[in-house]
Amino acid sequence: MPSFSARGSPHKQQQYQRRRQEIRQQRKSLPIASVEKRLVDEARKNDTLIIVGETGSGKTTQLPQFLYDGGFCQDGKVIGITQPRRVAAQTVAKRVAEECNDQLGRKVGYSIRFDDSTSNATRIKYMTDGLLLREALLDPLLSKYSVIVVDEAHERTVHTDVLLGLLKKVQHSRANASKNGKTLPDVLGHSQNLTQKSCQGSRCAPLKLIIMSASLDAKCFSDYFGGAKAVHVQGRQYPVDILYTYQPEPDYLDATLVTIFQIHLEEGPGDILAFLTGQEEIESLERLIYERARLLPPESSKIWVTPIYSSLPSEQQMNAFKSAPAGTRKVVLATNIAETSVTITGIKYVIDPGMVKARAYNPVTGMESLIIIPVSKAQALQRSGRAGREGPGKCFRLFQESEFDKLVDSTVPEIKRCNLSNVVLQLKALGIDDIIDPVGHQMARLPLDPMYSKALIVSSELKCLEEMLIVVSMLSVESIFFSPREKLEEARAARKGFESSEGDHITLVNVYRAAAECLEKSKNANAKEKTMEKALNRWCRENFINHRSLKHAFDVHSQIQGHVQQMGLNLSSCGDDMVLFRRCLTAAFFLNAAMRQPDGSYRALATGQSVQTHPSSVLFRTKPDCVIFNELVRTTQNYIKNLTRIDPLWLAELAPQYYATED
DNA sequence: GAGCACTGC
Repeated sequence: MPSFSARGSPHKQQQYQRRRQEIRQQRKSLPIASVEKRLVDEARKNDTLIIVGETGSGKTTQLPQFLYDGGFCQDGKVIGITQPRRVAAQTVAKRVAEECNDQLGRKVGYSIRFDDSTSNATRIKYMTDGLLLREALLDPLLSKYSVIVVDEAHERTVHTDVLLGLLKKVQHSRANASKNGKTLPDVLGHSQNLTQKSCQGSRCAPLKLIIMSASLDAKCFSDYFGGAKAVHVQGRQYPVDILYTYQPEPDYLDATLVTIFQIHLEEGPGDILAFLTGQEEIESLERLIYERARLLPPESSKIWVTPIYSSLPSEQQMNAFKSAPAGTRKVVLATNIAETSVTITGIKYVIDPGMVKARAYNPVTGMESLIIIPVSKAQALQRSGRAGREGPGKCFRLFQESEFDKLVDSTVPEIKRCNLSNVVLQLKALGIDDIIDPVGHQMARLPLDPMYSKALIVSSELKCLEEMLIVVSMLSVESIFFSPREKLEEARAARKGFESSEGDHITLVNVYRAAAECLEKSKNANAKEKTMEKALNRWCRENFINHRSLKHAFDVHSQIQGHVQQMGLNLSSCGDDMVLFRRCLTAAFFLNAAMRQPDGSYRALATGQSVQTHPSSVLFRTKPDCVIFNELVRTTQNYIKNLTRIDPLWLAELAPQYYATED
C-alpha cells in the first residue's frame, strides 16, 4: 500500500495531489515513455538486450518500472540495476521510490557498501556494480534476480567489465538448469553450501540481462553476447555549438584563461565550466582569474570562481552548485568529476582543453603513476554535452578540429590499465578459469587488496590481528593526515603526538586508538550520536586529521571485523609487544622489503629497483637499515610510502621460501 | 623534503 497517504489538512492534500500530478507529467514527457511497450516486448523475447539511450532519455529511472509493471517480478524475483557510482544508486532509488508513491526501502531500494536500504519487500534494487560482484561470491547464480540491468556500461569500469563476463556465465548456467529440468545444485558442480541453500529445489528461470549504454557504439557489447539485439532510445539534449581553435595552443592553462575572459566579455549570460586536470591547475588558474578580473572596467559584470574536485571538503564543493548573485558570472573549474559524477545546473559554456590526468600502471615494475594525456572522442563529447542540459550552449575546444579526429574513439577500458590482483582473485574464487586453495577463498571474501587480506590471516596466526585490522583499515582509505600549506608547522607538531620511531604502521595504530578513545569518552558521557560526531570532528581539527578519511577507516574496520569473526579468526592483540607486531608486518609484507644503500637510497629486494623513502614517512630522516613498505609510487622519483623498521634477519626467518639464507 | 584524475568492495 502507498505509504504517502493523502490524509491530513486539505492544504496538504492539495499539495500532495499537485506533486503526484507533476510526477506523472514528468514521467510522461520523457523520451523513453513512448517506447515502453516495445522495450518490455523486446525484454520478453530476448535474453540479452542492449539499450542505447542518450543523455536525458530517462532510461535509468523508467526501464525498471516498465519491467516491474510488465510482470518481471513474479514469484518474488528482483530486478537489479547496477551503477558505477554510489551516489547514483542512492539518488535514483530515492527518485524512483517517489515515482512509485512508496517509501524508500520497500518496493524500491538501494544497496551500497556501508549503506543498505533494501528489505524483503524490495523488487527494484539499485546497487553499485562492485556490490553485485560481491553478492555473486555468496550466490554464484544470482538466483533471486529475474533481470539484471547494467547501466552506464559505456564507462567500462573494471567492475562493469568483470560483471558482464560473469553474467554471461550465469546466464548459461541458469539456461542449462531450466532446460534439463535440473535443480541448481546439480548444475553448479563447484557450488558451496550457501548456494545450495539459497537455490534448493527451485528451478531457476533464465536470467534476463539488459545492458544500457550512452555511447552510440553498442557493437562491442552486442558481439560479446552473440549478436544481442540493440534498441535505440532518443535523448533530450539541446544543441551545443562546438568551436575549435585555428592554431594549436601550446599552453592550455593560459588558453583557458584567455577563453574565460573572451566569453565573459563577448557572450551573453550563462555560467562557464572549464575542465582541468587536477587540484594544482585549478588553484593556480583561480588565482590568475581573480588577478585579471581586477583589471576589468568597473562597469563590466563580476566573476565568481568555484573550484570542484574530489578531495575538496564537501562544504567547499557545494559552492559550485550555488547560483551566482545577479550581475555575476560563475566560473566552475572542475576535474573530470564534473564529467559524470556530478551535474552542475546553469552551465551554458564549456571550455575543454582536451587533457585528462589518468592512472598508469606498469605491471613489470608494479609501479603506478599519474600522467596527463589527451581525452578520447567520447570524453570530449561527454564534456561538451554539459553545456546543453537546460538550453542551447557552446563548447570551446582548445585544440584544432584536425586534432579531434586524431583522438582515440574511447578511453582505454580501466581493466587494461590497472593492477588486477584483486580482480583475478575474485574471479578465481568464483570458479572462473582456475581453482584456488581455501585460504584464497577466505581472502576473496574480504573487500580488501589481496595483500591486506593475506596480512590479516598471517596476523591471526601470530596473535596480533587487532593491530593489523587497524593498520589495513587505515591503509585502505585516503590520506589520514591533513596538512594545509598555511599551517604546516602546526600540523607537524600535532602529528608528533602520534609518531612511533618504529614507523608509519604503528603511528597509524596510535592515531586510530586515540580517535577511538575520544569517541569512547563522549559515549561514556552519554552523549547523543550528533554530539559524539561533533566531538570527533573537533578532535580531528585539533590534530590535523582528515575527518572524512578517519570515518571511512572506522567503517572499513567494523565491516572487516565482522568478516574476520565470521571466518573464525581470533581477534587477539600483541599488547605492548611491538617487536612481535613488526615481525608480523614482516611476515605479511615480506615482498615489499627494502635495504638502505651507502648513498642513503634504498633497494627494493624483490625487484632490485632503486627507491627513496617518501618525505611523508616518519622514518624519512631516520633511514633505518631495512624497512618494509606498502606503496611504491613514481613521481619525480621512485618513492616508498608507509614504512616500518625491521631486522633484516627476520626476512630469512619468516619468509624462508623467498629469502634463502645468505650465510 | 612531496604532492594527491575519478570510482568501487
